[in-house]
Amino acid sequence: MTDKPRQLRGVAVRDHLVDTAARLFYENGTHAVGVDEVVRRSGMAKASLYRWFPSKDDLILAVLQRRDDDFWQRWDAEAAAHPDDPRAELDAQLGWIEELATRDGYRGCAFVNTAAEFDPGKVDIRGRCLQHERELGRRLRELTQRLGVADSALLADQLHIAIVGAFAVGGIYPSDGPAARLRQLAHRLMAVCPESAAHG
Amino acid sequence: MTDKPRQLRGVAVRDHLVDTAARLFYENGTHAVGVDEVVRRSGMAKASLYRWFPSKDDLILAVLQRRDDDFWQRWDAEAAAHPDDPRAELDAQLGWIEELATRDGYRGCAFVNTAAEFDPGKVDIRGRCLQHERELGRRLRELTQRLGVADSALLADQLHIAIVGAFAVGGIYPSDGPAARLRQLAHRLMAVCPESAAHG
DNA sequence: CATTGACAAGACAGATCTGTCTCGTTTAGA
DNA sequence: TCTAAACGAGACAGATCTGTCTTGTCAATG
Repeated sequence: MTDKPRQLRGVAVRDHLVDTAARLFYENGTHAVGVDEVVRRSGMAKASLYRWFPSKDDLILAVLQRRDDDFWQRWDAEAAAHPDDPRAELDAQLGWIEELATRDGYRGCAFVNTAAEFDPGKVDIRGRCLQHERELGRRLRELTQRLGVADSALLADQLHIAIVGAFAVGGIYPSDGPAARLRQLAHRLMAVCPESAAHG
Repeated sequence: MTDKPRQLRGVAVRDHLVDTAARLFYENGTHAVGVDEVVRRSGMAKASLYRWFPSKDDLILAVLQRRDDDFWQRWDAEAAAHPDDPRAELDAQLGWIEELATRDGYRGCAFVNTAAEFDPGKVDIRGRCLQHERELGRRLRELTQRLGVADSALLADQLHIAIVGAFAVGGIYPSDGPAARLRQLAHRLMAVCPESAAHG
């Protein structure tokens, strides 16, 4: 998929480098993959990598940005499919998340994994991971508010824990594992969370 | 705490190296810490490290073993404090787990973090992390069975997701964050989980 | 067509990593 | 007390890492 194409120019080189690095970093760990391997596997030149990224850290940040974009693009697609039914949207969001977390070869949330590889002094990289997490919290709060439940902020936090937990256990267990219970978990949470407003 | 003592002999050297490595690996990431830094911070000699551990991977495995022992020692202590009250025991377990996950400087589950740093080819290290996770699942199933709920295996899986999720979000958020909702999450799960057997 | 800038390929430097080895010194036990 | 093993300190080798630089080629544009 991200193998060497004919001859790339301009920002296509950058995109291809980010694609290759994203896969390698995710599968092997950020520190375990050197820039030489990114260069070799992408078929690009080392000078091209350093033309687009001043340092490896900048490449890592670009990879996180790419993963962020992909994640929320998928999220927005599900949201658009259920414009006026927050309960159906939440179910759909949890559906693809559970499917992702239980997929073979899944290795956990890239942001949690990347944050774990860097000490707190790396504020740019760890801050970028925290930003993704805060955005997930923000979207969950917005969604639970639209659900009309009484304590939407509490439910949002609990769903947050559940989603990140499914990612984490899905990244460790080979294929089976508790991550397949994510949707059932959310349903149970909502079952004891009566709606405070009228329900159509 | 793990600073240089006077002069250690025998297995005390090994223990001190594991202590130092556990802290450094956890705070900075396994790959970000070289054996030279473990040697320097521990005050031990490099030859001593390689006398007790054939390679850095063996040191990593010993660190995981140490963390496993500490974790289940704490678990067993709480279990012993509530010998005949599984509901109180579960509450106590979730209590110290939530306190740990929301503690300042917490950086997530060491097993999840370590597994993320190694590709699937490292079966010994990743397998050791999976072993900890399976043991958590086993203990949760045993505990929910004693609770007497109808679908104890399902509840155990859901608690598993919640605990690992609290660890993961606690490792990313600075201090506030959704991890403080772990116990409330579990209480909600159990509220819709009526006991199937008689209840004293 | 000619020019210019981006590209692939890879040598190179300096730092850092893992792992081995040497060399005194210290400690435990005969 | 004497000896042998374990220890701290650190040099050393070979591999690997990040980042720079050179060289020749190719593609887009005037």
